[in-house]
Amino acid sequence: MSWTDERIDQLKAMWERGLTASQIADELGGVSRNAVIGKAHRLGLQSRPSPVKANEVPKKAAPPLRKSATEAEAPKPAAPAQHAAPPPARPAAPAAPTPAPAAAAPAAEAPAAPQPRIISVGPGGFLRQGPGDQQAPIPPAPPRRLVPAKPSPEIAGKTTLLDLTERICKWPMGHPGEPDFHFCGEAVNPGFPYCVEHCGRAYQAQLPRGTRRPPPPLPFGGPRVR
DNA sequence: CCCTGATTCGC
DNA sequence: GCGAATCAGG
Repeated sequence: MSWTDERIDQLKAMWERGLTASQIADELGGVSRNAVIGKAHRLGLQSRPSPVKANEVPKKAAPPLRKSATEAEAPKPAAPAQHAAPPPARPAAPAAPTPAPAAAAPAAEAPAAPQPRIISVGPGGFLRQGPGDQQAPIPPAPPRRLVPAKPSPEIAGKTTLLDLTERICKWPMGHPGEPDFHFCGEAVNPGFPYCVEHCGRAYQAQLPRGTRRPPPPLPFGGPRVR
Protein backbone atom coordinates (compact mmCIF):
# COMPACT_ATOMS: atom_id res chain seq x y z
CA MET A 1 0.00 0.00 0.00
CA SER A 2 1.41 3.36 -0.87
CA TRP A 3 0.81 6.85 0.34
CA THR A 4 -1.34 8.39 -2.27
CA ASP A 5 -2.39 11.98 -1.99
CA GLU A 6 -5.77 10.89 -0.90
CA ARG A 7 -4.52 8.63 1.80
CA ILE A 8 -2.16 11.31 3.00
CA ASP A 9 -5.10 13.64 3.24
CA GLN A 10 -7.05 11.21 5.27
CA LEU A 11 -4.08 10.68 7.48
CA LYS A 12 -3.68 14.38 8.05
CA ALA A 13 -7.32 14.88 8.73
CA MET A 14 -7.62 12.07 11.15
CA TRP A 15 -4.38 12.90 12.85
CA GLU A 16 -5.51 16.42 13.41
CA ARG A 17 -8.81 15.22 14.63
CA GLY A 18 -7.01 13.44 17.36
CA LEU A 19 -7.59 9.90 16.29
CA THR A 20 -4.89 7.59 17.48
CA ALA A 21 -2.34 6.19 15.11
CA SER A 22 -3.88 2.78 15.51
CA GLN A 23 -7.29 4.02 14.61
CA ILE A 24 -5.95 5.82 11.62
CA ALA A 25 -3.99 2.83 10.46
CA ASP A 26 -7.04 0.72 10.87
CA GLU A 27 -9.19 3.17 9.02
CA LEU A 28 -6.84 3.53 6.12
CA GLY A 29 -6.13 -0.11 5.98
CA GLY A 30 -3.05 -1.72 4.62
CA VAL A 31 -0.73 0.13 6.88
CA SER A 32 0.54 -0.38 10.35
CA ARG A 33 0.32 1.95 13.25
CA ASN A 34 4.04 2.54 12.92
CA ALA A 35 3.65 3.39 9.30
CA VAL A 36 1.10 5.99 10.20
CA ILE A 37 3.25 7.50 12.87
CA GLY A 38 6.28 7.47 10.67
CA LYS A 39 4.40 9.14 7.89
CA ALA A 40 2.86 11.67 10.19
CA HIS A 41 6.26 12.71 11.35
CA ARG A 42 7.67 12.86 7.91
CA LEU A 43 4.81 15.06 6.95
CA GLY A 44 5.66 17.32 9.79
CA LEU A 45 2.45 16.63 11.55
CA GLN A 46 3.46 16.94 15.02
CA SER A 47 3.03 15.38 18.25
CA ARG A 48 -0.12 15.77 20.07
CA PRO A 49 -0.26 14.56 23.58
CA SER A 50 2.12 11.73 23.64
CA PRO A 51 2.55 9.55 26.63
CA VAL A 52 6.25 9.49 26.25
CA LYS A 53 7.11 13.05 26.04
CA ALA A 54 6.17 15.01 29.07
CA ASN A 55 9.64 16.33 29.50
CA GLU A 56 12.97 14.97 28.46
CA VAL A 57 15.27 17.28 26.66
CA PRO A 58 18.91 16.36 26.48
CA LYS A 59 20.12 13.17 27.97
CA LYS A 60 21.91 10.84 25.68
CA ALA A 61 25.11 9.62 27.14
CA ALA A 62 24.59 5.92 27.30
CA PRO A 63 22.15 4.70 24.72
CA PRO A 64 21.55 1.13 25.83
CA LEU A 65 22.54 -0.98 22.89
CA ARG A 66 21.83 0.98 19.82
CA LYS A 67 24.11 0.29 16.92
CA SER A 68 25.55 3.72 16.73
CA ALA A 69 26.40 6.59 18.91
CA THR A 70 25.22 9.09 16.40
CA GLU A 71 24.88 12.06 18.56
CA ALA A 72 27.39 12.01 21.29
CA GLU A 73 27.84 15.64 20.61
CA ALA A 74 27.69 17.79 23.59
CA PRO A 75 28.37 21.24 22.26
CA LYS A 76 31.30 22.12 24.38
CA PRO A 77 30.87 25.75 25.11
CA ALA A 78 34.55 25.90 25.88
CA ALA A 79 33.89 27.94 28.86
CA PRO A 80 37.29 28.52 30.40
CA ALA A 81 38.05 30.66 33.36
CA GLN A 82 35.04 30.68 35.58
CA HIS A 83 36.05 28.10 38.04
CA ALA A 84 33.35 26.61 40.11
CA ALA A 85 30.81 27.73 37.60
CA PRO A 86 27.77 25.57 38.11
CA PRO A 87 26.44 23.81 35.04
CA PRO A 88 24.41 26.58 33.49
CA ALA A 89 21.56 24.22 32.97
CA ARG A 90 20.86 23.62 29.34
CA PRO A 91 21.21 26.57 27.05
CA ALA A 92 18.09 25.56 25.25
CA ALA A 93 15.48 24.94 27.83
CA PRO A 94 14.28 28.21 29.22
CA ALA A 95 11.01 28.55 30.96
CA ALA A 96 8.45 27.09 28.67
CA PRO A 97 6.88 24.27 30.56
CA THR A 98 3.92 24.21 28.24
CA PRO A 99 5.13 23.68 24.72
CA ALA A 100 1.73 22.51 23.67
CA PRO A 101 -0.41 25.54 23.06
CA ALA A 102 -3.34 23.61 21.78
CA ALA A 103 -3.53 20.68 24.08
CA ALA A 104 -7.22 20.97 24.46
CA ALA A 105 -9.90 18.50 23.71
CA PRO A 106 -9.68 17.36 20.12
CA ALA A 107 -13.41 17.48 19.81
CA ALA A 108 -14.94 20.90 19.92
CA GLU A 109 -12.16 22.86 18.42
CA ALA A 110 -11.93 24.97 15.35
CA PRO A 111 -8.45 26.39 15.08
CA ALA A 112 -9.34 27.72 11.67
CA ALA A 113 -6.65 25.75 9.98
CA PRO A 114 -7.08 26.19 6.27
CA GLN A 115 -7.76 22.82 4.86
CA PRO A 116 -8.69 23.11 1.26
CA ARG A 117 -8.47 19.46 0.41
CA ILE A 118 -11.47 17.29 0.26
CA ILE A 119 -11.48 14.33 2.44
CA SER A 120 -13.90 11.59 2.87
CA VAL A 121 -13.57 8.91 5.39
CA GLY A 122 -16.18 6.42 6.24
CA PRO A 123 -18.46 6.74 9.15
CA GLY A 124 -16.04 4.90 11.29
CA GLY A 125 -13.63 7.78 11.17
CA PHE A 126 -16.45 10.21 10.79
CA LEU A 127 -14.94 12.77 8.56
CA ARG A 128 -16.78 14.22 5.76
CA GLN A 129 -15.88 17.73 5.02
CA GLY A 130 -14.90 19.89 2.20
CA PRO A 131 -14.73 23.51 1.42
CA GLY A 132 -18.30 23.51 0.29
CA ASP A 133 -19.93 21.52 2.94
CA GLN A 134 -17.99 22.34 5.96
CA GLN A 135 -19.44 21.31 9.19
CA ALA A 136 -21.31 23.78 11.25
CA PRO A 137 -19.54 25.03 14.32
CA ILE A 138 -21.20 22.51 16.57
CA PRO A 139 -21.24 25.25 19.08
CA PRO A 140 -23.29 25.65 22.15
CA ALA A 141 -23.93 22.56 24.06
CA PRO A 142 -27.37 21.63 23.00
CA PRO A 143 -29.86 22.11 25.77
CA ARG A 144 -30.63 18.51 25.40
CA ARG A 145 -31.25 16.83 28.63
CA LEU A 146 -29.31 13.83 29.65
CA VAL A 147 -31.68 11.08 30.41
CA PRO A 148 -31.10 7.88 32.28
CA ALA A 149 -30.80 5.68 29.25
CA LYS A 150 -34.02 3.92 29.39
CA PRO A 151 -34.88 1.77 26.43
CA SER A 152 -36.87 4.35 24.64
CA PRO A 153 -39.54 3.16 22.27
CA GLU A 154 -37.74 4.92 19.46
CA ILE A 155 -34.97 2.44 19.38
CA ALA A 156 -37.10 -0.54 20.05
CA GLY A 157 -36.22 -3.06 17.43
CA LYS A 158 -33.33 -0.98 16.23
CA THR A 159 -29.76 -2.11 16.16
CA THR A 160 -27.96 -0.51 19.04
CA LEU A 161 -24.32 -0.42 19.86
CA LEU A 162 -24.75 -3.47 21.97
CA ASP A 163 -26.14 -5.43 19.10
CA LEU A 164 -23.13 -5.02 16.91
CA THR A 165 -21.16 -8.06 16.02
CA GLU A 166 -18.73 -8.84 13.29
CA ARG A 167 -21.56 -9.81 11.04
CA ILE A 168 -23.74 -6.80 11.63
CA CYS A 169 -23.58 -3.75 9.44
CA LYS A 170 -22.25 -0.95 11.58
CA TRP A 171 -23.34 1.89 9.39
CA PRO A 172 -24.72 4.56 11.67
CA MET A 173 -28.25 5.74 11.08
CA GLY A 174 -28.82 9.19 12.38
CA HIS A 175 -26.39 10.77 14.73
CA PRO A 176 -25.08 9.76 18.08
CA GLY A 177 -26.98 11.41 20.83
CA GLU A 178 -30.19 11.53 18.96
CA PRO A 179 -32.93 9.46 20.45
CA ASP A 180 -33.33 7.17 17.51
CA PHE A 181 -29.69 6.75 16.69
CA HIS A 182 -28.97 3.20 15.72
CA PHE A 183 -27.01 1.10 13.29
CA CYS A 184 -28.01 -0.41 10.00
CA GLY A 185 -28.04 -3.93 11.30
CA GLU A 186 -28.05 -5.71 7.98
CA ALA A 187 -25.81 -8.68 7.39
CA VAL A 188 -22.41 -7.45 6.39
CA ASN A 189 -20.68 -7.80 3.12
CA PRO A 190 -18.31 -10.53 4.26
CA GLY A 191 -15.02 -9.08 5.23
CA PHE A 192 -16.36 -5.57 5.62
CA PRO A 193 -17.91 -3.71 8.48
CA TYR A 194 -20.96 -2.80 6.46
CA CYS A 195 -23.60 -4.43 4.39
CA VAL A 196 -23.23 -4.41 0.65
CA GLU A 197 -25.25 -1.28 0.22
CA HIS A 198 -23.31 0.70 2.78
CA CYS A 199 -20.01 -0.62 1.51
CA GLY A 200 -21.00 1.04 -1.69
CA ARG A 201 -21.41 4.29 0.15
CA ALA A 202 -18.44 3.93 2.41
CA TYR A 203 -15.84 3.14 -0.18
CA GLN A 204 -16.81 5.18 -3.17
CA ALA A 205 -14.39 7.63 -4.59
CA GLN A 206 -14.91 11.24 -3.89
CA LEU A 207 -16.84 12.76 -6.74
CA PRO A 208 -16.03 16.19 -7.99
CA ARG A 209 -18.16 18.60 -6.11
CA GLY A 210 -21.25 19.65 -7.86
CA THR A 211 -21.76 16.28 -9.33
CA ARG A 212 -24.92 14.64 -8.23
CA ARG A 213 -24.11 11.22 -7.09
CA PRO A 214 -26.01 8.74 -9.18
CA PRO A 215 -27.03 5.44 -7.78
CA PRO A 216 -24.03 3.92 -6.11
CA PRO A 217 -22.58 1.09 -8.13
CA LEU A 218 -24.25 -1.60 -6.30
CA PRO A 219 -22.61 -4.87 -7.06
CA PHE A 220 -19.84 -3.97 -4.77
CA GLY A 221 -16.47 -5.15 -5.84
CA GLY A 222 -14.39 -2.31 -4.69
CA PRO A 223 -11.02 -1.87 -3.17
CA ARG A 224 -9.73 -2.23 0.28
CA VAL A 225 -8.19 -5.50 1.01
CA ARG A 226 -7.16 -6.21 4.45
C1' DC B 1 -0.27 -7.17 29.88
C1' DC B 2 -2.63 -3.56 27.12
C1' DC B 3 -2.39 0.91 25.04
C1' DT B 4 -0.03 5.32 23.37
C1' DG B 5 3.48 8.22 20.35
C1' DA B 6 8.74 8.94 19.35
C1' DT B 7 12.88 7.56 17.35
C1' DT B 8 16.21 5.05 14.92
C1' DC B 9 18.00 3.08 10.95
C1' DG B 10 18.28 -0.62 7.25
C1' DC B 11 16.15 -0.94 3.24
C1' DG C 1 10.60 7.82 1.66
C1' DC C 2 9.12 3.90 4.11
C1' DG C 3 8.11 1.22 8.21
C1' DA C 4 9.73 -2.60 11.59
C1' DA C 5 12.00 -2.57 15.67
C1' DT C 6 12.70 -0.42 19.52
C1' DC C 7 12.06 2.75 23.29
C1' DA C 8 9.37 4.71 26.88
C1' DG C 9 5.29 6.56 29.45
C1' DG C 10 0.32 5.61 30.93
